[in-house]
Amino acid sequence: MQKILDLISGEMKMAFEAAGYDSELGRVTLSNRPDLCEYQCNGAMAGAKKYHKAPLMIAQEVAEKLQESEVLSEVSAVAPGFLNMKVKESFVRDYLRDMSGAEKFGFQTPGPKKIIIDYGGPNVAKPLHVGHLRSAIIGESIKRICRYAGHEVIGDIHLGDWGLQMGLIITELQKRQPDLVYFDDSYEGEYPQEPPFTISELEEIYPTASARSKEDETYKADAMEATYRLQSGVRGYRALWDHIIAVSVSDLKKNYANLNVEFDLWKGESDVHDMIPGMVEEMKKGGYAYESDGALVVDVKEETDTKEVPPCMILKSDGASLYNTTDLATIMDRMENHHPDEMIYLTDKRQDLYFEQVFRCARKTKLVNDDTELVHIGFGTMNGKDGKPFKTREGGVMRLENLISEINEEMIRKIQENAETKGYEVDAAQAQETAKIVGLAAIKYGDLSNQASKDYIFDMDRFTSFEGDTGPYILYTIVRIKSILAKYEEQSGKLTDIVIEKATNVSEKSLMLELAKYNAMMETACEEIAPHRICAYIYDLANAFNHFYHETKILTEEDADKKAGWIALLILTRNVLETCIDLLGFSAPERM
RNA sequence: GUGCGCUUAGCUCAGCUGGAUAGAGCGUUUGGCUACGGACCAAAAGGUCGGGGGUUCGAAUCCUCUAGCGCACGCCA
Repeated sequence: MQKILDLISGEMKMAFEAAGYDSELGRVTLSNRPDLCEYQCNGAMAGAKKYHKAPLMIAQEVAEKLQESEVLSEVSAVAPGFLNMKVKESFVRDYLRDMSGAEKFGFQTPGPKKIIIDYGGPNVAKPLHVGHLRSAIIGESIKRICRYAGHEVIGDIHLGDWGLQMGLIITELQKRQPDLVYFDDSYEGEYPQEPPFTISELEEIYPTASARSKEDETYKADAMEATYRLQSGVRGYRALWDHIIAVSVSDLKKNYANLNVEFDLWKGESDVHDMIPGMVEEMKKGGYAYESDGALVVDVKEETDTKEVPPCMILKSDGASLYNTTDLATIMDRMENHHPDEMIYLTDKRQDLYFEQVFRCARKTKLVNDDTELVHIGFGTMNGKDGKPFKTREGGVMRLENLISEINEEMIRKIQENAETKGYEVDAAQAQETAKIVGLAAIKYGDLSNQASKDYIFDMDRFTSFEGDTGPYILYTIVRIKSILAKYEEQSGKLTDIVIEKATNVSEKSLMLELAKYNAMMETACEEIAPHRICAYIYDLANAFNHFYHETKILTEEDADKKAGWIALLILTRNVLETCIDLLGFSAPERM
């Protein structure tokens, strides 16, 4: 379906041409003076110079050509040369009828491309903390948006499962339980199925080991030795590592499921370990990699650079691989196994330069095709109310689980409070379930409604509020619509075979025009990979609906066709809202 | 030092790619409850868009200089 702005622009362009002017001047935009008109065109002013004519005269000539339009009503030329217009009710009605019947409400998908999106990025054996929240939330939404846009999308969690951290855990484990068979090099039998630790033990072991390694040189040396032994494939170490991964991954899956986040691939750094020597060899042979200060690097600076871009390091001076190495090998792996057209990485924006280096290196060394798109989306920091990185009251790093349960408690409190003031009973289990859904919406909407690249302030009170620009407000609107639809059905009305009618008042038309913006908004959101565009839209749409609702008694309307038309409008509104929140990664309850 | 980003109402943020009177939410003030769900709605007050200069009919938006803050700049990830 064409965008409504394009249809209106089409009318305007014809008029410009009919009046003897360049049709390109006829581009129509939304009005920024809603008190005067619904749409405007500023082409007359832009064309004044070219045609040596007063802009107002041009505007008047064009306006005259539009008096018989099927689309526009009230076209007027206003000083200094604005063309103001409204659209006909019948035009909007037809547009929304088409929209209701069209797949994806008439949004024309730009796809398909094959895209791999790399987000989440947790480390095994470490609990998720608030730092992982944005990557998960934004990444999940972007994945869904790209999929909606018709692309084939693979989400990869890209686990941190290989470096020194693994050696640290193994070392600490050996100190605590030296008698485990895994540490007996002469052992040749099967290793136990059961892991020798639980997830909570694991989560405690790592920080302990990490702290000790910073104080104790020999401890650190042990950990490095353990890392080396693991990476060279010592049986017992590998078996232990398998346990660590298994225990950790099952816990991660649970946690991400709570966030409504799902990955298609659970690949990690370890998966590409065996590819590294070959890749490095190729880079040397190709003449790209050379030795500098003992390390192996690839130059990635370009003529056009305005800044210094340091070389991309492939191997450390001790010959060990580093993050760059595994990232490059991962790119190679993905190209070989999935042949993506595009790879999108979601990390903290502080890694901007780093990814610039890696991408250039991948391109230069031909790991990717010339037309393979490599995109880094860097997001800002989640800060506390003091504007500094989010911490617990004690000043530590807040675990994701704790953050979520705090939100949930707040939600349960609000639900119960509301029930009390309204004087009805809430089922405790029901309240729990609802709180979980609404709480997740609060967190996600609070995050996604900001531009991803900016830092933002996590304000529990604000995000969990049911008023204003919040997730709960959006859900409330959806629930309200559902409630009305359910009542209509009870009154024996059917929700099928009804169609949208012409608007009969201003708030109804506003709602309709807001709905009509859908495909243009979605196009922008997809192009810019910008979930916050969707948030802004559904907030406007929810407001438009609530205005309409406030002025219109729907269920008591006596004119059955009129009532059915409104119901059809509500159905479309609900469908659009629910589609949008699904792209944001949350859902609405039946009641709240 | 070099580069990148940010700066819009008391607070938190938008601003549709250069248009009319810069918009929301929260907070403040005021009005509306026999509730199709008031977790709502309506209205008011509140801004020299960090500052200077430029481009043009027209700038929060483009260019330039500048201030403040944040971040990044080969053996961390």
